Amino acid sequence: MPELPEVEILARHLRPLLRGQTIRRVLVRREKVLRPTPLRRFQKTLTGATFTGLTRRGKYLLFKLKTRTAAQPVTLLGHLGMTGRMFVAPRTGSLPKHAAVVFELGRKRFVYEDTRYFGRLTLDLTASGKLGPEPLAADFTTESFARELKRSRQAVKIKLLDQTLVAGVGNIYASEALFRARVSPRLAANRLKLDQVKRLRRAVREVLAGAIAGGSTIPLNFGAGKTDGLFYFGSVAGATDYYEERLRVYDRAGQACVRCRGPIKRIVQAARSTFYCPQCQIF
DNA sequence: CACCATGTTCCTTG
DNA sequence: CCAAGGAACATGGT
Repeated sequence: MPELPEVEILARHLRPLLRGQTIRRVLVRREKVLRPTPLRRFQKTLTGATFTGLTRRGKYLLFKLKTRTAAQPVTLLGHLGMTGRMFVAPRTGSLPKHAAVVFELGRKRFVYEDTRYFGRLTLDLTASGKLGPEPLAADFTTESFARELKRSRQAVKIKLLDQTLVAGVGNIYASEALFRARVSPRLAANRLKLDQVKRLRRAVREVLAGAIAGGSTIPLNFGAGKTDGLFYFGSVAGATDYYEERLRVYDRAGQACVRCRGPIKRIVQAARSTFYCPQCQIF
């Protein structure tokens, strides 16, 4: 699932399903995803609590709950890691193999499953406090972005993955944004010209907003365990050719660039794949 | 068997 | 303090 657009779509999907639902029982099948919250505190705090709201910050989900006992509302922090999913389903039926946490609601249940268990569901909010600006919000300005980029000699692709610089960009959309901005992923962050910074900021926003808009039109089918590759590898409904494919460079090594027809290249930066067009993206 | 994978954090070395 | 590289976490797909 998980970069900002997928998390945003998930938040919109879950929000109306969870609002007003009370947790009857908390089943934890993989204690490590709660870290660092102790199992007992997690269960004690959330049993009997009612979901009142759900927001997103970067790639994090923030569930607001009103507990039965205490006055203050509680925030539950979720992160999907690489392979996490969340869905609401009838309480009957079998759980997925890697269901990590299950909240029993009335006749439904809310399931967090995660094949690799890199994600988290926790009462510790520390991680979300270290995030940079929301890329789609007003405080992600050219000025602040340029100022932060100036502070580093690291390759700009690596900086885009730094969640304290801007929150929510992951490995796929980092390559996509750099391609649309025509900026080389290898360029040192502090060497970007102002117009490159402007194009990159705009590209980040467009790529993320476009993915939210495109993904939102495709019906979600969580729980069945099959359809979430659609965000990355599916075609746009009604697309007539590859120009309308959602991803223009990611996972397209060797394929023709949609702008210049030259081959897309794959390189490795900070142990992650980067895809780009060496012709179009100026070093 | 090999290598790859949408993420984050920790560790070491310089 | 920072940068860079590597490994760890854990499982599955090709």
